[in-house]
Amino acid sequence: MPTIADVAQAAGVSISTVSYVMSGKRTISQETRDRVEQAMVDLAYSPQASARSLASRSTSVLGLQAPIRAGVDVHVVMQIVAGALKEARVHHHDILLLTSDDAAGVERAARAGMVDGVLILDVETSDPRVGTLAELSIPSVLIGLPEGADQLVCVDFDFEAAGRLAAQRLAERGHTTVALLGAPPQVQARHTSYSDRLTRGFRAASAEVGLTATIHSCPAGPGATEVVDALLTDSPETTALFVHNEAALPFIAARLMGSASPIEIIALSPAELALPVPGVSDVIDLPAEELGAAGARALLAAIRGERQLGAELLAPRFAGEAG
Amino acid sequence: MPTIADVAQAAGVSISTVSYVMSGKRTISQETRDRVEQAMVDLAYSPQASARSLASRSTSVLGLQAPIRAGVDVHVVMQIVAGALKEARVHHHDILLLTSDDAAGVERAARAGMVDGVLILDVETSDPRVGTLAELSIPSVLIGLPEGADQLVCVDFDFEAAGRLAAQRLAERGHTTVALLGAPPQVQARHTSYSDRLTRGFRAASAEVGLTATIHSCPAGPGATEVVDALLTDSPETTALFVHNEAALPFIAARLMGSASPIEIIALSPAELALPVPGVSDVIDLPAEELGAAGARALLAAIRGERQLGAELLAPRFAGEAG
DNA sequence: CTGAAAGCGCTAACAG
DNA sequence: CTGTTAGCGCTTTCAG
Repeated sequence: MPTIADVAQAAGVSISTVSYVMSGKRTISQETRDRVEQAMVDLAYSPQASARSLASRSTSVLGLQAPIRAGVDVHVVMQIVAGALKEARVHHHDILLLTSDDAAGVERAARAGMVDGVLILDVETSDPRVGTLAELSIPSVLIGLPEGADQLVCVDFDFEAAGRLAAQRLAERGHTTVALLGAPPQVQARHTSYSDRLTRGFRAASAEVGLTATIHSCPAGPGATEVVDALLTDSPETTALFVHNEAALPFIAARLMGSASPIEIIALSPAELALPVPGVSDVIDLPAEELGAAGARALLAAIRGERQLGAELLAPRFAGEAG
Repeated sequence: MPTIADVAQAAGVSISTVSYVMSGKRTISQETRDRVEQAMVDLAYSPQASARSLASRSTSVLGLQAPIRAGVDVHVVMQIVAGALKEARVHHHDILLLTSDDAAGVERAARAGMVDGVLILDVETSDPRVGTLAELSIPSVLIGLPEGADQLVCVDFDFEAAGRLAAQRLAERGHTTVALLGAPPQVQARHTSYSDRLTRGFRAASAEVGLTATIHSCPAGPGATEVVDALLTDSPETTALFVHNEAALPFIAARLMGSASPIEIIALSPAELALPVPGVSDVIDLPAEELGAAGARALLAAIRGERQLGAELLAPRFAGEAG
């Protein structure tokens, strides 16, 4: 493997000139630049990450702590990771994978200087990691909205606004009694905060627009149909459902297809998951990939020292409609 | 951040002694060792990855090229990644994420010396990456079984044996006419090789045990029911299904619940996905997490120079039965 | 059993 | 506009 010294020699310049050609941190005559670049190509040179990192005291690596395990929202996690990775690569950064299972992992990676910052997924309302993160010598960004969010950099989807948006849409459509079918009980129990925020927005806006709204949690899979049946029995005047549970949505929709009274369904879900489901009239997109990208952008900004503490919320919008 | 020099000074020894205490590469008196370890704890020392890597010419990082995108098998990919990550951590290694979308990514990471080896997922039968990998200066392991597998290190599930196992089980159960419901057409078109191998094993063993077997590909989701309907019309003598499509399985099972003639279903799927589906009598587990772990183990062995080229296949077994 | 010291390949002053 | 050089923090000979 050629080193920077080989390139310098081949181009007939000093080592520092080669370095400055790469970094662009000082002006180089076009002629010299050409010779150096030609030499780099000829030798198939690529700078060594560890040497660069040792000298510059910065890796070009972001840590990503994600819940890599079986679970309801694998799909969403994947998309967030995909978005973060793509955005990181655009800015010439790589991603080191850290799991939520390995609580000390983030600190370990930070202390070893393996990463310039960390992006944390799967944040809970009152998250024990929050304290540790503030102690870290490197910046961190959370995807989620825990308590104490103003002391951290957080990025999340605006679930509360999404709840409001859904209620408004249902009111516009002329409904008067509606129901929110939310996450499975286990998820709610984990207090990831988003179902609380969604419910709050939906409740508040329903009250404002004169909608009678009931709230239900709903298991994934076939079990969802039982919840629907119970709901239609208990409040038969319900004419519309707002479903925030992509794993239950197909079953709910299928159950209502055969129903005598027409019931409208709108959903909050990654658009490509909910749009194909027959019987769903409107979808508020959960922009998971964009969320990952926004998280990575915020982290990169924080690393550059250009990011203030506080939360940034992505505005909801209906799939297929202008934002 | 304290350096190795700080530790040496605090312990009253030389830098090299501290280094050797960490690496264990030469014998150190218990007394000295204790003093050094105490100093490390007192100073909360952690060695810096980039310096270590520059001097030792090895990172403790594995590259993982995974298809991080929306798709049918997100769940399986997640599990493989989880298994690889867990195994890597056990051996004090980290994982740098690389996407399949970024074809040059593996080479880039290798040339920059960011990783000691790469684990490649989502391998296709005739994979263009295979050539590039052989040129790499670092070892690589594929999870999958492409052409030319004997020139590489490959780890995969033994789909052919799984096909045979399924046919044998169905014959034991007294069936005479059976059907294989496989992956969606798009997946088959991608030639990831596993559906071919599964089919080959199923066909061969069926012939051996005198089973009449038909093969069908099957879309994920509700569309699967149509395939089942067509199948039951075309070959009404079919009494058992072997399903290799976890996304279609619940729909197939649901469709057959109401069927007049009892049809047995066995499945090839991650066990925890298929076992809860009512009406499925036996499940050949697709040990995705174990596959990821085996891949990581093989890669670590290759890095140590202890791994021969060639394929390693994980034997199939029924969930809940001894292997 | 332990120390001294020469790099590893790069960045970024400092010096022209 | 370009060159010289002192580190960055560690591993690993070479010398006791």
